[in-house]
Amino acid sequence: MDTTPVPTQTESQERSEVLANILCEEIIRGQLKPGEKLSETAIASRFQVSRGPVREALRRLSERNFVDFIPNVGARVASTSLTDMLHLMEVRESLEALAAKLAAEKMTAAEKSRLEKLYANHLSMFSRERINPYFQSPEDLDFHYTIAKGSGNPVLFKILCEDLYPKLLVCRSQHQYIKGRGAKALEEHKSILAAINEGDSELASIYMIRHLQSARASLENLIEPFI
Amino acid sequence: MDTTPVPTQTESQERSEVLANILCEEIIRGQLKPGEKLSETAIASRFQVSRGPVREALRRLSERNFVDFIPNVGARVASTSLTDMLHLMEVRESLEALAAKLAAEKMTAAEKSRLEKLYANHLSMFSRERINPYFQSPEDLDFHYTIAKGSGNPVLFKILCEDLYPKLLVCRSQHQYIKGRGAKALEEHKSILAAINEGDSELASIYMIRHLQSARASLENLIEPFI
DNA sequence: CATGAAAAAATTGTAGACAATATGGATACG
DNA sequence: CGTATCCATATTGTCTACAATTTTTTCATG
Repeated sequence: MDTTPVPTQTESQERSEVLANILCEEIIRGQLKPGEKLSETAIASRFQVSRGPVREALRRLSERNFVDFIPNVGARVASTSLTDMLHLMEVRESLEALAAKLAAEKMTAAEKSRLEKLYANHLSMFSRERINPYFQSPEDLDFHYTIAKGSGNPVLFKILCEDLYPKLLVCRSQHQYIKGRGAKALEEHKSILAAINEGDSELASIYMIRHLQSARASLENLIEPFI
Repeated sequence: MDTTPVPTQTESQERSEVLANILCEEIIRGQLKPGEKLSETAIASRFQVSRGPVREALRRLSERNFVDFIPNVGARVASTSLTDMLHLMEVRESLEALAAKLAAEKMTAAEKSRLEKLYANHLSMFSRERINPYFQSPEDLDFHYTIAKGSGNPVLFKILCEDLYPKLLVCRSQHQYIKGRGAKALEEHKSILAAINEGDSELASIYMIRHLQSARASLENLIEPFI
């Protein structure tokens, strides 16, 4: 077991929150494998803290469904199946359609230009290095993240950016054979961007749905063979 | 302060979970007022437990956004504005449209008959006692709950039934002047039910959207005057 | 009387110890 | 050889005590 340095106690954050964030990050990165036992004492000694903060962190992660928790037994890294991911994508589709619609209606000029700049960056990145995994890469999520923010609906934003996206990242790290869709996704972003810029909420919503349906379709192709 | 009896330690549930449920319930029922301080020591002595389980319970509730939490200061009952509720309803609309669509496609015969029975019960209840607040009453939520379940998508179910509905109940208890829509809502349920029974996913989705839009509209009328 | 600083009280954060429960292995038995 | 039971071990659940921080009170000063 590696002895990780003591978590930097940033300002007035409590240890349990810092711990939760670190563990969450490690689950997303796949450093903690699905099903892996999260022993309280082990984590406590690893971070040089007592078990109290560790327990609180684990409860938090359990509430967010990053760990499965069984009373008197303990916590394990939640394992997410491809079927789970499909369900996530199904919900995501509906919510992002709403986000795109609202964004087209409500985004300020500043927000729109930020989104445009984002797209331009991705575009140039892609043309430089062709083999860019443009599917739930940080860049791709940035785009969707900005639209979610631009919806002006904090409930929507929270569900998408704090629940679904992280969960999707976990899925991705647990099934590394999910590949990006490259140029095609970039094209789709372009259409969405244009619709939002013109304030065409209906089109923005439709393009977003198509965009995510493509992603879901390639996921379904992945699952079919195993049925 | 009343001295509530010790929480019944049901089977193998840990105290912190029992506590979280009780507190959550009290927030929903409005017994704990928005903004009210949730002192760890006070809660601990009220339930005759130590502060450990109380802290864990509060962390859980904070993760679910039922309490606002400030490090080194403490937890307070989250207060939900009518604007918050509007955002909730906006998201709910999208998700329930999806739920209705999926339910129409996937509900089993047994589930359908259960839904029908539910509706019949509400109908007879309403005809007996006219002044039935049929808006987020337990009966109304039963209907929507069953459809969410019938969608066959656990992610969707969780967001609706464990996040949004409870939050809406909190809103309702914090703004008690939100009235039901009686007979009209019942009619709308009838249309949704029929579409689902016929497996017409498109219609089910549309009827559900209209149903919730009506509810949202009456909410918006409530807010407008205060702008 | 208002204002601000400093001390006192109260509350939260963490650590360590003990109790309750589950896990794993050894042994006895069919 | 497989199965069941019991015990030793390890892990989780909870409590008490103490440290750190915030809030309140007090009191001096302009």
